[in-house]
Amino acid sequence: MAVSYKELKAEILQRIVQGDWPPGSLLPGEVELAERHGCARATVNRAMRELAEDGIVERRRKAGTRVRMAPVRQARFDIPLIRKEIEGQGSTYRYALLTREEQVAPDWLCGRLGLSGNTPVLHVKCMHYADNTPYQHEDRWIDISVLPAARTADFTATGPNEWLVAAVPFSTVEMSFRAVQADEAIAGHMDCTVGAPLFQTERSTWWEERAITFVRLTFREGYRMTTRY
Amino acid sequence: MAVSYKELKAEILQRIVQGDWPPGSLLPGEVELAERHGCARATVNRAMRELAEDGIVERRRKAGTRVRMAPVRQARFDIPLIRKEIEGQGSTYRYALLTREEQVAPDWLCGRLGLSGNTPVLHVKCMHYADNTPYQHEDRWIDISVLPAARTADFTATGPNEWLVAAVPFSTVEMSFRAVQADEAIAGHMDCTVGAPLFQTERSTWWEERAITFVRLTFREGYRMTTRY
DNA sequence: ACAGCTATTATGTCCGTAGATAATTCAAAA
DNA sequence: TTTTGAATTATCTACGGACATAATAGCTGT
Repeated sequence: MAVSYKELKAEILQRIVQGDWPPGSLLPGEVELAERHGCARATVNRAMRELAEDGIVERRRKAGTRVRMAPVRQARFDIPLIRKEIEGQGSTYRYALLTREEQVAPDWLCGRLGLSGNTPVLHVKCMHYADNTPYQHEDRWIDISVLPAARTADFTATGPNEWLVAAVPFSTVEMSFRAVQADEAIAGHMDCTVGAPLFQTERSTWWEERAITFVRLTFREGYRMTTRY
Repeated sequence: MAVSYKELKAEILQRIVQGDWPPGSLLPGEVELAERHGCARATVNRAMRELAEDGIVERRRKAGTRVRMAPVRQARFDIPLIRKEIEGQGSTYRYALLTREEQVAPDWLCGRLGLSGNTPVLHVKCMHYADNTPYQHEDRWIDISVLPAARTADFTATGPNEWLVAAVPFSTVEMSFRAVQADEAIAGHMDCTVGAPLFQTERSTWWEERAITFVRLTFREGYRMTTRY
């Protein structure tokens, strides 16, 4: 009669997908479920809380727990360190710094990150290779006023990505994906034809309301970013 | 002295990012932390569990809790119903069915989903428009042996996506993103030039080890998929 | 040296109780 | 009619105790 929170969670999910509790319907209260299954209310609570985290149900105090109308299906995926990703495929990783310069943040960057004008930034471009074939082009901007340490960091041996991951935390990230056409500069670095379709991600990172860095990663032709959950 | 699990979680995170507990280091045990903060072990447990879920620390029985070496930075984002996404932008959504046929699963699909040969599938192609301009092309395959209801479902008015989301749960999802070049067929539907770079996602879905559906979504030129977390 | 067993230990789960918190409802007051 | 203010109620969080589970560490006999 007594159930674990996992069993309970599975059972409730089961009944939801079977249609016993259709989308939008109100589930029994915690006390009732606890009695019915002969377990503590804390156990029911945990099962329900996880179902809510998974986006299956929606909970509101006093109002009770309802099955979500349109189950929010969320994808989760890890952002791997590029070096690990390449080594994980059994290839040899190589890194190369292309350019590095300090300058004033251009307008579009200020807009993206919410910077005021005249912010000094470090602009770094570099390449990541797998078995000496181009794998990823990294175009990064770091706010020096927030991260003065970046000025003295040496990016000739390891990329800014590795340095940042180790040195800096973040609170908010905005990430976007899209397809672009290789322009002449990128085509040169990536060893592909001009006009080739390339997968590109952009990531803006903040720590406590302050913008830290913006990075645009362009992947080799044919790259596929995959996640399982 | 006594703290809530949220305060505790914040405090531990604070110390980790400050460097008090560097990556790889062993954190104090639950009992010790509980005593030190004057709270119950269950409270510490919840704080630590959530930190583990967030990918900040790694927990193993007997071995204790360690700060992750390479903090697994996870991106999470919602998979929106295409209709909601379009309507959310203030545009008018329109759907159109292109083709619909039952056939035997081709080899590549069997491979992708782990199907045995000769599995009957429903193959549906359709388009989603925003303000009557092409927005997304959907190419979907549904295993009829698992979902016989799909056979009788009517996809002339609403897309298979909406039907599936409402009718079917899933346990495992594999998702991938990439950039492709528009071929002639797609270019016609998407109203773009042949060779244009298009963003494409592929999604395979399983429920309890059984493959349900595979879908390839191709977005309009210039589409950007964005998430914030 | 090595394989296998046992004791130890840190996390995982659960119980029963209790008070806090938030949101809804409904009635009284302006 | 509208606003204000309880009373109600379901979830949220916490406590301390208990047992379960898994994995390490160390011991033991071969």
